[in-house]
Amino acid sequence: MPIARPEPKDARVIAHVDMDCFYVQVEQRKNPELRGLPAAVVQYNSWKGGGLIAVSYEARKFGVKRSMRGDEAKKVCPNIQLIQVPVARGKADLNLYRSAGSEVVSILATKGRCERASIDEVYLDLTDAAKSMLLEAPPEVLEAIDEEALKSHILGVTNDITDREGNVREWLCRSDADHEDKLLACGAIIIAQLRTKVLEETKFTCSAGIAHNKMLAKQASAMHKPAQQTVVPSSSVKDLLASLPVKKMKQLGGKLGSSLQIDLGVKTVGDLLHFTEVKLQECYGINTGTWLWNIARGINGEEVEDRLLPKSHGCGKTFPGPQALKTTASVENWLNQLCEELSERIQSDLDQNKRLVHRLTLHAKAFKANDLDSHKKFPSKSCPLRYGTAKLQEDAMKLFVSGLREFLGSQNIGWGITSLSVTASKLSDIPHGTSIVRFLQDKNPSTSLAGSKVFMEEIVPLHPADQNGKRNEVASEEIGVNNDTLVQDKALCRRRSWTNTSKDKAKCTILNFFQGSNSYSCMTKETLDGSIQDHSPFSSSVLTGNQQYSGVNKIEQQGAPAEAKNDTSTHPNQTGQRIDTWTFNVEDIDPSVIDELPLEIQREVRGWLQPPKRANTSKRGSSIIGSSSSPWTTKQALNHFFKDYAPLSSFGNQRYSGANKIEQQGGPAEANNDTGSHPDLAGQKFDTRTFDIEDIDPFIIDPLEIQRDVQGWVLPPKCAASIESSNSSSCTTKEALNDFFQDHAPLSSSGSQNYSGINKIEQGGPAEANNDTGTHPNQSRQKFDTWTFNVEDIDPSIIDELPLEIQREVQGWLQPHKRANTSKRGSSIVHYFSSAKKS
DNA sequence: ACGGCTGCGACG
DNA sequence: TCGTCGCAG
Repeated sequence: MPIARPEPKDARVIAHVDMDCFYVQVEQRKNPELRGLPAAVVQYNSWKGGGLIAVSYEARKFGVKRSMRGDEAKKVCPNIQLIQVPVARGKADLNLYRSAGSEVVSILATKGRCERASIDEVYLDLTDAAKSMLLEAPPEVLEAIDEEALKSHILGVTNDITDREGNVREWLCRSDADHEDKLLACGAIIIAQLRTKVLEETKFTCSAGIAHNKMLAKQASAMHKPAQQTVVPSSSVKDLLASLPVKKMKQLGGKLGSSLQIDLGVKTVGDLLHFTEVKLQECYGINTGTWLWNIARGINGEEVEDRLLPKSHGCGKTFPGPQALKTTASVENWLNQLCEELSERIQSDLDQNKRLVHRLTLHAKAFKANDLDSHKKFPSKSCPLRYGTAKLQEDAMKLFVSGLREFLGSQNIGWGITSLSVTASKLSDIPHGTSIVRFLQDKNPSTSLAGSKVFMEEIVPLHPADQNGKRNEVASEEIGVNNDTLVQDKALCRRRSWTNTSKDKAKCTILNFFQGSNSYSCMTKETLDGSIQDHSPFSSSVLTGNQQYSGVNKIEQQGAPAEAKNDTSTHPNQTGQRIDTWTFNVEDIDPSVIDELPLEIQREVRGWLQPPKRANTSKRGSSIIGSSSSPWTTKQALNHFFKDYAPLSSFGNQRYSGANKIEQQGGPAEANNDTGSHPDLAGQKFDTRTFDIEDIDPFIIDPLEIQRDVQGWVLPPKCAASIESSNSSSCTTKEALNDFFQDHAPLSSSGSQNYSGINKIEQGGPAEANNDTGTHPNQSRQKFDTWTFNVEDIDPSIIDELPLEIQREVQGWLQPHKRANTSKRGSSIVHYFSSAKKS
């Protein structure tokens, strides 16, 4: 439920714009012969003609509805044109529609604050534009009113059939109207013009609602479709809500709406007027109660957010019924497909919108073979997102394995996965106007000039096969080498002129050792595969090259050798700990890997496994570290910097997750990093507990351009200038730098090209246009060319580094955000909460 | 065993 | 915070 807010004192003008059967329109624009015909967009044609996801208005006249199957639609409308949704990598590909939606947004965003509510819906706050119009050119003095505006529907205005437009004109131009109605009239005219412009420039029609708040605008936009607009004067609100069935109200289409009907006997939104706010709060909690009380009166203070771009990117697929995935190999195959798409989308977002994504989450739905009514759900898992297709795939698989183990617990039974999805979230803008951004842009292959290429290849030389434009996947799988990691580490060695101390040699040995093994070889011991035959459409032998997956099926019992080893080598203190931001389970650590290491290395690794010191007795070397609440400390940034060069964590192996955890306790992170870095960086320099700012080896700061920024925050006195120069950032320079090096983000577009060939399935046709993450160049303009500053986006850790007077000012901006009270929830309504209680 | 694929927001 | 759930289209 949205947070209940009162309406602001001054009336607003809010519009909701909704594209008409959008996917169909997109397809009709692509193929104009389809215009005017009954048509629908379907996905997955094979089963009962596919599922309809959009239906043209011509087809709706025949009774065709969304959620019909293609076959049903044919029955009621034999002439219907069924258009298949584009498919890529074995799943629906919505990029075509995303980019079409962005075209529309870029037009609609020109007249006021704009919130992209979905792929085909937008909210606009036209208050300022309407006020301006009222001052400068009010409708009453206009000699001609926009044609489209005259076609508006004005709720509550009796529509004389003989002269409908005359009535509308009269309402729009009334000089004796309320100020609020005049504002709405201006809003209607603005929207009419915008809709006309959208049609001219995109060939798409849309419908719109104009009202004083989002809720009413949303209701109105659906009242007259397609290609029409509806105005909701305040005087019409009561009647509108009195006849509006509760379930038709946004947010009330689900369980809450049902509870209102069943438990309170409410049929229409207006019926809610009979309940006191306290009563509604008793039933549904403070916030929801107030929200309900408000909407019964047409009150809805929700703001139109200033957001043109999505807040997350997700890719998913369902595997219903017999299609359920039953082997880790098939899961891996599909995760690879999904991650490929995700990688493209986040790379596009970076290229086009200068946004970085910070978190990767895996969701799945699963069942157990012989445990049908166990309601246990497959847990979602997340981790820091590393750019690059191969890394996404690796991490997604790690997350899956972790989730699967938790899902299965100790049960030794078959399982099936009925849906999989990977989501990239926690987006941040890259600060612009700094050397960082220039650096990113310069190094970005899609925008760079030839001159920057040298440096790029220094860091990530292309795989030999990639340089020929193609990659021999079988060969690379046969040797079982993670090329991605290998080349990067070698490159790092070269770039850093790294000297081979004996310690380094040891790490190199580890590196070589692991690089010679298969990614999931640990599962030879403990296969997670279920016992049911899987029907993956892919050839697992080619795609995974991992024989461990193809055959065996049963998970081993608890107490199997792996677990026993686990007991001996896992330190008790690790139990139950959550380390880093990986949401692995402790059980996922498999220290048995140590036994497989050369003895020399074993000794070293066991050294890392020493019990962590409880107390944090380390001295703190700088104000940066002193700001303990900071999401990013310098040492974290530096650790992050090196994260990818850590050979252990670079492998998808579940057993290496143990190393990940240990890292955080002061162990292998440094040691691993040491592999590819200056020897001075080994040891406690980057220990998560002991770290002195002075101990940063300037040697690591590289290249020169970036040095200035880094030194800006490494050395407090110099930082202010750097920070100030990124005044419109919602991501600090530090974070951007950090993220960049976390995965050579800008380079990864070349990286993803290089590796996108892996496991790629031939689709039998040219790849669909998928170059768009839902953005349009125009959308960036507002975001990056104007001076916007979100207070809440300031990284608190930078404050300590600023001059005192600036510190004070910034602290002032950072007052805690006010938030409507949502304190306590309680309920006496059994129906509404019963399902929640069960789960 | 079927509506698939997204995306947002609140809650604990 | 992360993970879960609800809701929407």
